[in-house]
Amino acid sequence: MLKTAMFRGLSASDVQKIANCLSIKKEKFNTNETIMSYNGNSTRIGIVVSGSADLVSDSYDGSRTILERYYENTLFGELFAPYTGADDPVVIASSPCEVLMFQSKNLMSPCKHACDFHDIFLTNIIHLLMQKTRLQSQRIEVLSCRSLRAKLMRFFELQAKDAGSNSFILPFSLYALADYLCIDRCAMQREMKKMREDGLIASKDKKIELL
Amino acid sequence: MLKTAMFRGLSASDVQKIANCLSIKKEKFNTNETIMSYNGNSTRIGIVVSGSADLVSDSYDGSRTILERYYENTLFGELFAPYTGADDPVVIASSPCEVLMFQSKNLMSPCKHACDFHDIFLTNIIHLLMQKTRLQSQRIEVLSCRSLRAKLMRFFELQAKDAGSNSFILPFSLYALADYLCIDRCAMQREMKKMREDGLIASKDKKIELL
DNA sequence: AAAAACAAGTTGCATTTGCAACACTTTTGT
DNA sequence: ACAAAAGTGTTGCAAATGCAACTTGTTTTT
Repeated sequence: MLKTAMFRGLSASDVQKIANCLSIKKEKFNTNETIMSYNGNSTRIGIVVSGSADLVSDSYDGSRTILERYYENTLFGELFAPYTGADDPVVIASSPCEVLMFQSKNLMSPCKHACDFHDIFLTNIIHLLMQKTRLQSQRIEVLSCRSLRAKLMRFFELQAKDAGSNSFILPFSLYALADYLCIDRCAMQREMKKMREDGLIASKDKKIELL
Repeated sequence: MLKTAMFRGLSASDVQKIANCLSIKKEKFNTNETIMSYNGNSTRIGIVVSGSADLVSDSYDGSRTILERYYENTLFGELFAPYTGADDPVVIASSPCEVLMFQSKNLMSPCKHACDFHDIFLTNIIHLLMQKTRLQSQRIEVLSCRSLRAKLMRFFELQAKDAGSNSFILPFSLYALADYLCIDRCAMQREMKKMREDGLIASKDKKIELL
């Protein structure tokens, strides 16, 4: 049925039992479709199976902040991120994507007939949560840099590490990158220009190379 | 033996079994003592039982960044936060504190004699991890604000919410607050002065009131 | 095939912020 | 009890950054 890290090490029949037990539903979304709204009392948990999604918050002044970015096997839901701003953050598909969704209470108090595979499933969930905290830590690491240049360099270094190469393609547009780094796009591109002039990077459109 | 959310719902004897199974050790630290260094290959996991600790990164130029702040029942360890900067981040007690520590591999592949209480324990760990992601999300929410004033207001609002009152005492010094918000302390205090003048807040030392 | 929407790139100018250098008070250590 | 260290509060000035207003090129829509 469903190939995802959440079910790693479990047989098809075990997966089926768990899916029934937790009332897991699979849903598909197109780019820019709304997947979930964090309206203050949502208790659903989602996991991205394929594609990607962003948690975004739009301000009245038109600026958009990407609060979190969800890739394959990322857990998401308001329980993980109870933002308190005036505006309700929204999870939006940033590419066509499939997600599994279930109610958190089913995870927290699983059915009584505790079976062997429950341990495996819970351990899988722990792995995914640890992965999530790692990604959040990376985000914090980048945002904690004091200057535009430092933010960009830290982000580029992480991307290069993921790509296993000094050159890579940005995973989003320069507009979205500025939103992700919480900086002004024009200022960002000005700084990238300086970094090119200083011989730190080579870049053209979304292609970046660390020198 | 050990009162912590990690063992919620478990009998003393079950706790003892789990503590043996995972080789959990309890340690005490005084303020400013180093609890753990994230040196690139640390696989220990800690949990704060009492007191608090900070994950800090000191730059060559003398500035210190508080990457994360660990309160009671917060899980920590390099596995959760594989920072890649040149400097090794270090976990330091910010007040006298007690922590439990164990090797992560023991969590991920618990002993073979799978007992009832394993489910409870794993569910507790999941709760703690979710709590951790919530705190990280708050941090990201604050850091994603574009101006000093917005950062301060968002942080103050979160503190007021926690305190259940419009007035509260800051959980750390103004130096540390500036580090936590990743901004210059002097600029921060200048902005707080303006906020006082604008009638947004009243503040004196570490006491803040939202108006 | 034209029009519209989106993305990348650039620059001047005003504002915000960081840095440095202070004074003053409170806490800590011996 | 005294000295040292840490914390709070302030300000001028320089540098970094945001904002607004553009141009150009590339997709997407009609």
